[in-house]
Amino acid sequence: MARVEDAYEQLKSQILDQRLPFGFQATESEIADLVDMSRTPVREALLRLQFDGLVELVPRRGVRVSPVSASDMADIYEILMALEPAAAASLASRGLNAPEIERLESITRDMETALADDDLDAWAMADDRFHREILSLHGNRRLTAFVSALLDQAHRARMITLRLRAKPIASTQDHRDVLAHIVNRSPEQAKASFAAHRERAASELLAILRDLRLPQL
Amino acid sequence: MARVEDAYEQLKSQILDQRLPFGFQATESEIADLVDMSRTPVREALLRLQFDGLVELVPRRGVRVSPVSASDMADIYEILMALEPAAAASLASRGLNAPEIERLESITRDMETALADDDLDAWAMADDRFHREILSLHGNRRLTAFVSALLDQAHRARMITLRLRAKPIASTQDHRDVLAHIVNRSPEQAKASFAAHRERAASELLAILRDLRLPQL
DNA sequence: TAATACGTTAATGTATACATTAAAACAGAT
DNA sequence: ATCTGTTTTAATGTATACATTAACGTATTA
Repeated sequence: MARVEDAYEQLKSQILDQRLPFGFQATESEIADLVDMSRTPVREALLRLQFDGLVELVPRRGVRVSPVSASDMADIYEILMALEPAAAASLASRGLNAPEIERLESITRDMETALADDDLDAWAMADDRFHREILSLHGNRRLTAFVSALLDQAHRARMITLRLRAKPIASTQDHRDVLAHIVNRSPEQAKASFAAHRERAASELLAILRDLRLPQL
Repeated sequence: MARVEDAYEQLKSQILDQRLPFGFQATESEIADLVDMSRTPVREALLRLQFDGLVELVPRRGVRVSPVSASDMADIYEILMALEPAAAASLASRGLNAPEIERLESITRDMETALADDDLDAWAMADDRFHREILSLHGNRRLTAFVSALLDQAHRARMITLRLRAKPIASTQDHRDVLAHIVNRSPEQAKASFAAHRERAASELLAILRDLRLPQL
C-alpha cells in the first residue's frame, strides 16, 4: 500500500500546513492527478483523511478540506480535557523510569528555549511533541490514535491563533508543572494541572476564533 | 454508496453477534462472494470495520475478525471511564428538558423490567441504549462516534460474560443513580456515579476474562 | 418572465482486469 | 534429511472501464 500511504501523507501534510486551505474543493480525479496516481489509492487515502476529520467527501461535489469552526474546536478540546489529564494521571501513578523522564524533560527544555528565542514555530512543535509523548508513554493504542487525530484537527486553528495572542508563557509553565507532578508521582495533581492547561488553551483559542469572527475558518 | 453501506452493516452485525466469530479469517474475494458484490465496495466496508476496531486487514493473509483480549478491554474501559462520566457531568450541568428526561427514564425502566424478568438479552440492550442516549443527548459528534465504536468493540466480550456472572442488580441501580444526578443537575455526583459504574463493570468483566483464561477471545 | 420538464454532463460508485509481491511449495545440493 | 534457492501461486494493490445518478443548463410553456 505504498501509494495509499504516499497519497495520505502528501495530502495530510498539505492540509496541515494549509497549502490546501480550509474549504479547498476538488474532485477525486483532480486529487489523483495532483499526486499522480489513479483514483483507487487516492480514494482510500481520502477515506482515511475523512476518518481523521480533515476532509469531507461531499456527494457529487468532490472532496472538501474541512473547515474548523469554533464549535468543532470546542468539541475537540472538551474531549482532550477528559482524556489527556487521565493519561497524565495514569503515568504519574505508574511512575516513569529515567530515560522516559529525560524524553519529557528534553521536550520541555526545547519548548522553553523556543519561547526564549521567540521562535513560535519551534515552540508549537515542542508543544505538540510533549502532548504526543505523554500519550505514547501511556501506551493505550486506541487512546493514542484518537487523541492524535484530534491534535491534528486542532493544529491548523492553533497555528492561525499562535501569532494572534500573547507569548505562551503560561502554557510553557503548565508543561513544566505537569511534568513535575508526573515525576513526583502525584496523579491527582498531574490531572488537575493538565486539565487547567487545556482549559486555558481552550478558552484562549475559542476567544480568538470568536473575536476574529471566524466561526468557520 | 448503497453497496458499501450494505456490506458494512451485514458484516458488522455478523461480527457483533458472532456469526463471524473471533479470529475468523477470509480473503477479500471470499467476503465479496459472501455478500455478493465485487471487491471494491467490500474493501471499503472492511476499511471502515478496521477503523472501528472490529477487523484487522492482515497483509497477504486476508481479513481477520479481531479477537478481544483482556488487555484490549482494559484499554477500552479506561477510555470509557474518562469520557462517559465527563459527558454525564456536562449533561447534568446543562440540564435536560422533560422529553429528554423521559427518554432516559423509559430506557431505565426497560432495564429494570428486563432484570425483573431475568431477560438478560433485553437487559443488555437497554444498558447499551442508556449509554448511547447519554452520548446522543450530549451532542459532541466526535465523542459520540468514538465512544460508540468502543461500545461496539466491547459488545462481544460483554455478551460472553453476561451469563457468567451474577445478575446485574448493581449496574441497574447505577443507571438509576446516574440518571437521578443528571436530573438533579449535580454534575460532580453524576460524574462520580458514572465512573463508579464503569469501574465496577470493568473490574467484573476483566476478572471473568482472566478467570476463564481467555486472555485472547 | 418564471417555472418546469427534459436532456446533457460530470462526478462518484462499482466491476473487472492487471501488476506486484510475499508466502508456500518444490527441487536441488550439501 | 535439511537447508537454500528458485519457481509457482495466490492474495492484495492499482488502474481503468463502465454504470449510475445528481446537478446543471436549456428549452418550452404558462
